[in-house]
Amino acid sequence: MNEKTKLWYLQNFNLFKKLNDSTMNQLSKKSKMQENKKREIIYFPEEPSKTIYLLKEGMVKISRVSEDGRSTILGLIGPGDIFGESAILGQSKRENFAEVVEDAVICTINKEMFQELLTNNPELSLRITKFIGFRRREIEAHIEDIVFKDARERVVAFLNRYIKNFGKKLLDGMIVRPFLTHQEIAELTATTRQTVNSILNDLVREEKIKYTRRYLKIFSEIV
Amino acid sequence: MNEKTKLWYLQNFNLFKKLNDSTMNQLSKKSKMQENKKREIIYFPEEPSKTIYLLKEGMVKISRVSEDGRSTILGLIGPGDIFGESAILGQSKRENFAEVVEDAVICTINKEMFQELLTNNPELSLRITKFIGFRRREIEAHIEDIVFKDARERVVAFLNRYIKNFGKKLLDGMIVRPFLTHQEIAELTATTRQTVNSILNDLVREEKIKYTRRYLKIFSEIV
DNA sequence: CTTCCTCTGTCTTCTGGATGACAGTTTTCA
DNA sequence: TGAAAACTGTCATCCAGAAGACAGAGGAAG
Repeated sequence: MNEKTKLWYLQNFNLFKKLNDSTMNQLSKKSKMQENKKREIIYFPEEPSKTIYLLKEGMVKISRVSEDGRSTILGLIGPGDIFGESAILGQSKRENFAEVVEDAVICTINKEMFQELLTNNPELSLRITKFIGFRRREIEAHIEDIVFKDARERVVAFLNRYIKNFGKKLLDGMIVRPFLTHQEIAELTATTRQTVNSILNDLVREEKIKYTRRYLKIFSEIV
Repeated sequence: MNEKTKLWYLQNFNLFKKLNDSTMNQLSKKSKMQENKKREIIYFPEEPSKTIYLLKEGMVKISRVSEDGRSTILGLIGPGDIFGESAILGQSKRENFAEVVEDAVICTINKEMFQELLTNNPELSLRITKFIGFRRREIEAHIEDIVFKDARERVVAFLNRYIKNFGKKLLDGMIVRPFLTHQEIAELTATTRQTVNSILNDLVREEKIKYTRRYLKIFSEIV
């Protein structure tokens, strides 16, 4: 991939939009581009945290696995998001998995280089700080969901969030592709495959959503 | 002592230690001191986030309340910790409650002043960044607990953590005071008062802990 | 096209722990 | 010091949803 394309990609990141040219050039020089297929793992727990990732295309999930092999998804990363940012938050080893859910184009930057960039760019630094705060609030909201909501409410809340973040508007609602597997939705909402299946089909019967393995369509915000 | 606890202690003691005198003087000039009694609320949700708090003495809990009035505790703040730091993470309004659990002495700093201090003190800035990363990891671990562990495991994990963070060593185990109410433990571990009560009494019968309303004593790490 | 593997749909069984109720105990503070 | 408030202990009831099992459908890859 040539230098020009990389710069173009970078400019389209929310986080990097409207930064001055010199910063952008530095960033582009210091970063690398890579492509990853579905099911590839970007990083594993226990691996040293020395890289920050910027997702250009595709989707990545951040998850944890318990000793007995069950797994829970902490968050989904979409185009324009960064991940692995705990490397700059003093984490020396990764504690989570980052796995590609949909074929991805990823831009990687060494932690030290990124840090250097931050110290020289107060504007970028501020944005990253806010981004980290935003993530933190998302995680706290996730706890609130798990504690206060029942399985159906959690799945519904997830669908609404998912389609808002990743979907696009249609005349009669919104659509998002790809859709996730029931297992993945279960891991995102702290429930089981079977429960997700039955909730989803209830929603279809209530004519609130429509889905196949490829896409999800929501007619309006589900209550 | 495991990795997490050690880190915890380091954070506590090092956040402001060995900063140069001028920084410390600035800090002390710009901050105010206040005392708060048990059950007082330091901040409410929806309140503007314009202050950072530093707990000198006592204990504070950070919690969320659902629409129907149930509440969950996101974390406990002990002496040497800061809280309300989401003010510097771009949060304009508070989303949580901060309530005094044990009579507290609190040092408050205006967000802008704190920010100024940070820009002039890379060393302090780095420490805060790491502290925020540490908090983040704690919250993620909390999710893991809620999702993977059953009620007893969560309560036991909490007791171990609580006594490590706030207790002191004895010849035959560790002790911590004050102890929390069963209700509070329930909110910390996403369960109910009655369940906590029965788990605690099981642990007493198994001779793993001993407690009154004032203190908790653990004979060794509970499995 | 066909084989293989992953994902979905559904049913049945089972249990952890929520919930409510109430009596007894400890703490608070007027 | 005495009444009110807050907390603990226990029991009986109930159900959301986990867990297992298996047949059928869809998709990928040769």
